[in-house]
Amino acid sequence: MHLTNFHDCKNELNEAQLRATPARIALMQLLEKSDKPLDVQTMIDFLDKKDIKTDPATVFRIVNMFTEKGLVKPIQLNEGKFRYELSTKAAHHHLVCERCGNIEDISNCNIAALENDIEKKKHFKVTSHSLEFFGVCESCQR
Amino acid sequence: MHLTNFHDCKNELNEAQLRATPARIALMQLLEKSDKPLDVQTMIDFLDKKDIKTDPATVFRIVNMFTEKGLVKPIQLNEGKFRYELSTKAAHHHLVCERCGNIEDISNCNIAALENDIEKKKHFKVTSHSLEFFGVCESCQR
DNA sequence: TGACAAATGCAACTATATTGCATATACTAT
DNA sequence: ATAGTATATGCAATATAGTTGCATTTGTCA
Repeated sequence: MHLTNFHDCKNELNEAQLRATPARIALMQLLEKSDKPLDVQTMIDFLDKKDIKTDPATVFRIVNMFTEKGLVKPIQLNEGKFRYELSTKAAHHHLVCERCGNIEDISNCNIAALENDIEKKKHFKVTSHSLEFFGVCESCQR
Repeated sequence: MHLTNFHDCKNELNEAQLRATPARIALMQLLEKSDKPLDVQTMIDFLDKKDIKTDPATVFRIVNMFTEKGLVKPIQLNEGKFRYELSTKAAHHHLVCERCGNIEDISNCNIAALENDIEKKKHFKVTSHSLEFFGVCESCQR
């Protein structure tokens, strides 16, 4: 499902029992378009550019609410802050360039076997995993 | 190599071109003993208990210096803060209990194949990866 | 359209982390 | 053993990320 238009985002929010406010709708659209997890500052800048008046406290509350309702997943990439990505996006991982800081999503992970192993051997109920690769991206190698 | 004694830790520090101060030696020992990555507050509490006078700024500087010299690796487990573990420890991953917050190290990971794949397909030079499993630990399931 | 629960804006506050600078200390050479 | 020097520390101020209380505004639904 694509949420890049206004009404899809409103529906998505209503289904999560959240009121469809301008800031929330715009942030859902932004997250849907984005090919990488976004931090709060990026969201604030985006709302400013769209002339949607807002406040950092509100944006922090929005991402927390989105997380609580399962709309997004928080993630930390050793930057000292959280990033958020839509949880509807297919399972994927991240390539984090240690030089330029760029983040790229990659998919087709197959660690289900590893998860099974852990559940059996460790009696730990795995609900999710987070896999990041750190290194140097193609353009930074030149 | 075991660094649980004073002189081993001193050597380890000197080899990294760092002066062996009481706080640094004690923290190396603590990290060596620990079976999970530690946050700065835990380090401060430890130094307090050992009557090693210190200051948060100093401990933050120590872990940054340790990171810079490659003695430790920083890691974030979606807690909003950094943890640190000795980089000499064998490659391993973490089981993070979402209920009690407990963290367990696990080893025997085999994602080298996945890394190779990424290097070939994405032309991304992988230097390290971080793999965490989130879920519910054995005792919290009861 | 009006009532009401939910969301926002603002300000104050907390936690985590960094920085400048004067003082103290570990290391080196003697 | 000691003095000299670069390094590390302590303290205070500051920065950044995130939270909370409360009065006001707004989205939703009857």
